[in-house]
Amino acid sequence: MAAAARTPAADKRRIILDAAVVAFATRGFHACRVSDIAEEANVAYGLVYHYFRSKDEVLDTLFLERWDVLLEVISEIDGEDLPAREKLRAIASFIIESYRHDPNLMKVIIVEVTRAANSFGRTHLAKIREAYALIAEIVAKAQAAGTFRDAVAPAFAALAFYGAIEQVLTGWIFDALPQGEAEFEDAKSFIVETICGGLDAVEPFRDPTSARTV
Amino acid sequence: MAAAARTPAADKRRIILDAAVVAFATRGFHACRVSDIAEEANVAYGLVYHYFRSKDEVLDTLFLERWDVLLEVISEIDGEDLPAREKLRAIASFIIESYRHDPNLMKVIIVEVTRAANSFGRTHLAKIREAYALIAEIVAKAQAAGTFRDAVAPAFAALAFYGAIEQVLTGWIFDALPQGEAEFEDAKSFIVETICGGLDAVEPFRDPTSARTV
DNA sequence: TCGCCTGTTGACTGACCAGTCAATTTTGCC
DNA sequence: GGCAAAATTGACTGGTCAGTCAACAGGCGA
Repeated sequence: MAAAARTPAADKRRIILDAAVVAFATRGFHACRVSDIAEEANVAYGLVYHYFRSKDEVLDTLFLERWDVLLEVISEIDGEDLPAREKLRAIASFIIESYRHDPNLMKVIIVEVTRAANSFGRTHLAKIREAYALIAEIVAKAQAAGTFRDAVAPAFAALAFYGAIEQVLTGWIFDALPQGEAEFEDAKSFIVETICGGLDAVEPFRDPTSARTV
Repeated sequence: MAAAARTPAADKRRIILDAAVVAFATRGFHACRVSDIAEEANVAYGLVYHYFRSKDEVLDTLFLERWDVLLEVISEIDGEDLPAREKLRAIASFIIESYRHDPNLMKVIIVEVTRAANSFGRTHLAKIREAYALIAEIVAKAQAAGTFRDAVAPAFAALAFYGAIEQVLTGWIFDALPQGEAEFEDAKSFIVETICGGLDAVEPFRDPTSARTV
């Protein structure tokens, strides 16, 4: 608290945001009271309202901050000269690394926004869809180039890809799936391997990097 | 209301449950008041508490009723003598048909339970995982039989498969994806095609039923 | 030193709503 | 018809919290 007390004013906003991540992740947005955020931040109740118009705005800010980074990263990856499979791997990798780096933040974003169709998901629908669209674009280009077959509409492929990632993250969030360095790396490979390679056994050559043979 | 008033007593519980589906789907569980349920059911406020101990219990009931059916169906499908790909297709098909038949109920189950890691998702985690386990089992058996390659751990494959379905449903729930007879059928194919066939272009033969050629 | 502005505090208010309960009606049975 | 049990009603209570606001702190320029 001494630390928080002598922090320069400009940083208080950040402190509150970081505290909110912890508070939202721990209790969930609805169950979390504004006083929990203030307490976690070692700050008076009213100060939250000095920096944010409402409790909602705190969550909005957290989401937008991070989601904009994601959109930028996806765009960058798309701009690079890589095979589509590698682009998808880079995206999966970035999202999983985000979780590894700050599980609470990703938990909040996924649980309270991305997967909350009624409340915040609805509000941020457009932003969320931008990510799908970027991924779909990658798929579409790969199909046009012949690297991906076009049996699947790009929009669906994007949904399947992103859905797989989110489901794995949710597994970790739920503690339904073991997590650790090894599991994070495995997940990246498995997701890309499933979506790109598919589960079907097809005899001929397969990229030997990722495929273990029976 | 005349209709509701003269309904045999035993059905009131059902009427309340059905009303709750509408109310929860429309406003979301948290924003929905018990009085909304009662109003939707044309029933007095207190009657909801005659049949259910709490607002939570109403949602629990809705979820368990339906999820048990899902688990049973998956088990049945697994018991049939079908190629793994067809089993997965049947599962995807069942879930999508469930949505087609009662979008509100599926919306509530997915949005308020399945995807709500903090609140109800946590409560029903075990039940939800049963479904993943059954799907993983199908994958594992197919891998053992050689129909699926074993580059992907069954648990991850199950997550990816279920995640893809849920993401598509969420797309419909969010109105982020067009829905209609054709789209429902397409979705079934696309999901199975993505997860089983993969996106990669691999030259040789592909099941001509589902693959359109460039 | 004074006054001002930004930052900070936390008690308080007003609204909201889940759950209770005593009263009333309906049903089923003799 | 009469009576007990079950179903049904809706006004009311208690607790919870988001958001407000009046007061206070302290840095800084004049």
